[in-house]
Amino acid sequence: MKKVPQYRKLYETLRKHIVENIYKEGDLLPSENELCKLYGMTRPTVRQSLGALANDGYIRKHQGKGSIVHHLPREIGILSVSGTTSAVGDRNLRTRIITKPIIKPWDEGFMFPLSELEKESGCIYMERLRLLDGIPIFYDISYIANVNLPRITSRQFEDKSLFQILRDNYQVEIKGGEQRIKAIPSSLKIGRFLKIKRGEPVLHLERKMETNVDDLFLYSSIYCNTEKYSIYGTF
Amino acid sequence: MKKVPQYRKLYETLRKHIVENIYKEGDLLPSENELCKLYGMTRPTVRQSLGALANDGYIRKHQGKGSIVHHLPREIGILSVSGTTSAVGDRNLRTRIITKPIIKPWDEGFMFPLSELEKESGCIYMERLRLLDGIPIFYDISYIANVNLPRITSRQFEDKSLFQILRDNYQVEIKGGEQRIKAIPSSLKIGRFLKIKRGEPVLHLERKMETNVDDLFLYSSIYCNTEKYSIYGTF
DNA sequence: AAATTTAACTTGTAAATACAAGTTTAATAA
DNA sequence: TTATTAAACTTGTATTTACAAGTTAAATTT
Repeated sequence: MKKVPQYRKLYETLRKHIVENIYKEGDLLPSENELCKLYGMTRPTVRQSLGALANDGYIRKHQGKGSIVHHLPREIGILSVSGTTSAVGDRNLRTRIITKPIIKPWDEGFMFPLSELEKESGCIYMERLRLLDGIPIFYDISYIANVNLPRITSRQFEDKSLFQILRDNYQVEIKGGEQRIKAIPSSLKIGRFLKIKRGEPVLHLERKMETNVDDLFLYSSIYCNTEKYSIYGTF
Repeated sequence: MKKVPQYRKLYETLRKHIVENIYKEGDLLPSENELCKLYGMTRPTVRQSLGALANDGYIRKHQGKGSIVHHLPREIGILSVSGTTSAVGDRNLRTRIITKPIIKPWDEGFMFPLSELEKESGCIYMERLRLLDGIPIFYDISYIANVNLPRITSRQFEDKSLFQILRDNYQVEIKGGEQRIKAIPSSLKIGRFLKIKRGEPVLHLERKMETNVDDLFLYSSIYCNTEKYSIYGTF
């Protein structure tokens, strides 16, 4: 078992309290010194937790005042890595597999430059469709370099986040990444999946995600129907 | 004059070195202890600088290895607040005013909920077009609550960032914000400004930005032609 | 009563120190 | 030579202490 640092525990605790509406929007969190006493840690440690919460948009800090709970996004929080599912809240998000994970060579002219190691190992490819309240929202094509992920193609991906499987079975954690965003006209194929007409605007995200495993990156190309829902993010 | 903290100075120094390619992509920064000696500060302070740089996507940190310079985005970094202009690098970004700042009441059904104070004071409204190498990329509609910003409507906005004017003349700093992103079909009006056909996909951003001044928010509705350039961001 | 000052909070910055944990390199042993 | 071990790095986590700076509310003065 991996040891979870103290500041991370407090982060998770407070985050849980916020998303479960125990601390409501606009509420003042206990002061840093109070949190120190409550959880038996020192102020720098508490500050590390609060800093992370502020960074992730859960709170806002005000010098001399305190930390105020920020309102929860009602929209789909795909811009942040952590907890796509939880960010959608109590809505019904389901995942449907279009193409089960298969191993194949990388596409010519892949959207991101690849290392030699990645090129040699080939890629694990899968297509998924994610539906919110029955409406198809994301058409998601994932690419992972085929390194150190034994038997991944035989796993069940229904209703489970790819991130979750990588975390639970391979101890892979997403650390950060980069992305490009465009508005493009829907192709026939994409339109079929997202139930929209050809030529209608679709949001296209190209993402490269870094992990705690060196040289292991996740790539995904996401087509998003933003007719009804927006993509939401804080900064 | 406001005092700039030490960690901020080191942040700016290193950031400058990175964007000026003195530290190149993939380079290892001096170790934390070396930076301590070089700049005469302690490790927590140095770490605060590096943490901010990592957070802003300039470096990546690796335990046991060091801090590695991350490649610079070639795309347009509008997703991050700081330095839209600088993020574009050496390209020619120009701003053209479509509607000079005027004071008017808020639109009915404004994209974000407004406080009573904001509603009463009315809003400063302006429209701008931003061109990259002569090609119109952003059509930007800005809204600011009309509080404590004397004579702002008479200022020159050509070739100057709105953020810069607020910072230089009113000591207003952007602290963070939230945004929604959509892909929408271009209207006739937007198409005229962005030189694209009606119905072509456009990226639409609705942003609310928080400042160091309480109750002062900036709002903007940005229409973006992503045909040639993508919007880029790290997370 | 109203304005001002003071005190008691809050978060922000910074130092000095210690040990844990991951990475690399050099020394050692098989 | 090859494999292993140990040492010397690196960043990560955590404590303790101190003062600066912004905010609020109570006490004081006018």
